[in-house]
Amino acid sequence: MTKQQTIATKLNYLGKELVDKIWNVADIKTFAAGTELVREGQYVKVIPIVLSGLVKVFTQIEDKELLLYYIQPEQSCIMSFSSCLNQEKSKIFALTEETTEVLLLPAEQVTQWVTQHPAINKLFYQQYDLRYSELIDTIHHLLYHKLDKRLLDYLTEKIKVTGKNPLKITHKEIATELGTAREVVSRLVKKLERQGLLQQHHDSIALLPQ
Amino acid sequence: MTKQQTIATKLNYLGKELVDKIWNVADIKTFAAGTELVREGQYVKVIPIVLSGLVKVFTQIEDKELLLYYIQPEQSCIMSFSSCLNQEKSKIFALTEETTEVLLLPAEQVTQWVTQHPAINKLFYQQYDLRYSELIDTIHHLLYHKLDKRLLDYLTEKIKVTGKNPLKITHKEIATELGTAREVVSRLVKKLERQGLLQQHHDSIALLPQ
DNA sequence: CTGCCGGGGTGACTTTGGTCACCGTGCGGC
DNA sequence: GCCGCACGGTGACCAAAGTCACCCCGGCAG
Repeated sequence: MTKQQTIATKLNYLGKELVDKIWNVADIKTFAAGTELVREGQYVKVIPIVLSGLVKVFTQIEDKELLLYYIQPEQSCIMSFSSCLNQEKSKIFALTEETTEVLLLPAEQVTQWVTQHPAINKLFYQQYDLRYSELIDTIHHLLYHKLDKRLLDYLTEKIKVTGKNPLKITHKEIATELGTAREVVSRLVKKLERQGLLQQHHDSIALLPQ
Repeated sequence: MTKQQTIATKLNYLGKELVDKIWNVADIKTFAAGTELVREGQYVKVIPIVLSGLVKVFTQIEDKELLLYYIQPEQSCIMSFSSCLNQEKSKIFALTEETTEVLLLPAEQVTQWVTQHPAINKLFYQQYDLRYSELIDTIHHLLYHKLDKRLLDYLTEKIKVTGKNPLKITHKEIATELGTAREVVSRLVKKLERQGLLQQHHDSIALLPQ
């Protein structure tokens, strides 16, 4: 199967006619890990659909940031979508975590498709719903969990999403994504290690089963 | 102008044909203040559009709750929408704050309209976008502001939304909506009063200009 | 070999906010 | 008039987490 065919299969539910139109105007681009795709305040003019790789979405005010969610393959960044339709500025940052391949749909086209090909709405509604849920989840974490629980959940999620179990990451990076300080992470990682929930190596952390 | 005409005017942008269909199947209901409209975990089968009054949306786990946002006239509760389309359970609670008049659209109808009358998508996209933004805002508040600032912002917002300046409210109620304890609110309200930002009366709080 | 630097560990201290206990006040019901 | 009750005020205390200062270790550039 060619790469195009693989992608076409994934988008099949949109209908052949629309998939054809997509091929006519869409771009496929590959971004290196660590590329900033969207920054807060920016107007966006393309709607990306992630084909492979991983994108993280976060907020940042001054030095403090917070991971909001990941965009995984076959998902889209709805902030871009609302940016386009309502001419809104982005409220979030998006950064590739790994080498990421993205299908880029030009905004004006998509706003037309919304009326001509109602099937595409399904994709967007699902995405909005997904992100809405994830934001509610994030709020629950902030509100109901102490940092040790949040840290553990963060690692679990990150391992799930990247598929790497001894996870290469520094305490500083964890601290940033959780919106806290390095020392705090060091202390808590130690604590979780003593509790037998994870294991630290020179430059990585492994979550232990159970 | 009759009430129906007033409502029709507000929905005008959906197109005459769709507005007619809406009249055929929609219900208008009035709920007393303090009525629970949606609870977490529930499947929802109607999509409400608030015509007058005010609905508050919040999360709750055990005793701790947090106000997420208000649904004001002409707005909808998108949780209901996603509940319908994707057969999802509600993740939030909704409660009328004042006597509230609501236009109720049956879910199955609306799922059809999404394809037959693409104009309706505009409404839903706007609503999703609005709520997404408000959740991001809520996260920012939790993450970047201390309680005194959050309290002040909460009061400002509540006064704006209800239009009542000496606002009738107890410390207990404020505490609940901010997810904190009564004593903490008492302390902070006192502090803000000493700072000349607000004034307490027997059973209400007035925000002072500036 | 030396010196620097990034990563991690740690103790001491502070701030914020949650909890507890207890009190005063005003009001409605009886 | 008296009781109970909801509301608000307050002091004492505690826990979580942020901050500061400083240390150790390992790798690597010179």
